[in-house]
Amino acid sequence: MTANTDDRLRLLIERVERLEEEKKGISDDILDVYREAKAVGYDPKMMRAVVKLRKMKPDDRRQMEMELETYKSALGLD
Amino acid sequence: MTANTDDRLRLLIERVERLEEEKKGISDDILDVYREAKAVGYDPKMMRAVVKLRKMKPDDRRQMEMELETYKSALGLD
Amino acid sequence: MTANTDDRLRLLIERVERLEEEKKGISDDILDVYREAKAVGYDPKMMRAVVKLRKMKPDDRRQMEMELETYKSALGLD
Amino acid sequence: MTANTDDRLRLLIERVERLEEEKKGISDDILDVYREAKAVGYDPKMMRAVVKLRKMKPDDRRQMEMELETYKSALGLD
DNA sequence: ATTTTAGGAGTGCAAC
DNA sequence: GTTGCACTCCTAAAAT
Repeated sequence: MTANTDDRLRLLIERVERLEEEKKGISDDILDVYREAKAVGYDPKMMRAVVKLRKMKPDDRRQMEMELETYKSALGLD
Repeated sequence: MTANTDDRLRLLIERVERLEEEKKGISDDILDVYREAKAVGYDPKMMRAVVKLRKMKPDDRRQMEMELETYKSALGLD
Repeated sequence: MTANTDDRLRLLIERVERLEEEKKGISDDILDVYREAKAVGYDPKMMRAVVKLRKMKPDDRRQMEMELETYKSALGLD
Repeated sequence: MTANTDDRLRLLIERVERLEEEKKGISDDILDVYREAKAVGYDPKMMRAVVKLRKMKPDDRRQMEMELETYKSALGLD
């Protein structure tokens, strides 16, 4: 590798590193919100579950929930 | 490292490798079951979900489900 | 779902559950080997690293290692 | 749950969602850098490897690398 | 008790 | 299109 390509590589690596730092900061912020929520009595696990559900399109979500109920019934999980 | 410790290490490594092969075989078997289930019309994703639910103690499961309903209602996810 | 399909589903689920138990047993065995290795002075993390390397085809491994060296040099990681 | 606690919960959830969007944006940016690097001939896998190495303290990294060499030699991985 | 680390599952993307 | 790969998340273990 020439010095030129070395520099190009280094620049790319450094961009990745900067972005990863930012990302880490935001991940920490998210953890903080969950910690804060827990401190006032909410259950982070349930919160994560509803965050996931809210990401879905309502119709898809309902469809999925209905199907799950079918499977649960078939196995006596009521 | 002496030849002796080399051998001891090698034996440990080989035990791990054998066990990992066995484990891989079983993982493949599980995938086969899901494939087979899918072929006759079941949805592997739903199956995984109920497998998870069945792992829980019934009381815990019901408790969890009730709590989730509470959170969903609070957020209008009905 | 009819009772028939319910039974078919149940059988598939139970096969998965049995296989998962076996798999869990083997995973535990693997952990035991690492624990035992650690007790006689080996570092499980290094062991995992070499297990990973031994999984590769020797030529691929050497190729990969050489390429990694190139990248490390380009970034002054020597 | 009262309407008040509902609102408090909703606000927490919405903060999480906003942060997750930001995080997703940054993750995408990182992927873009790797894509760009690949387009000019670099191997993203190697890049990820060096990013990981650069995260370590130099002394720790060298110590780890030396130890790994010891394990490799003990197992004939040269 | 808290923080880090590894293993596993699920998701989405890319290559073929 | 489909198979594999990689990234994320989460649970559980480990160490401090």
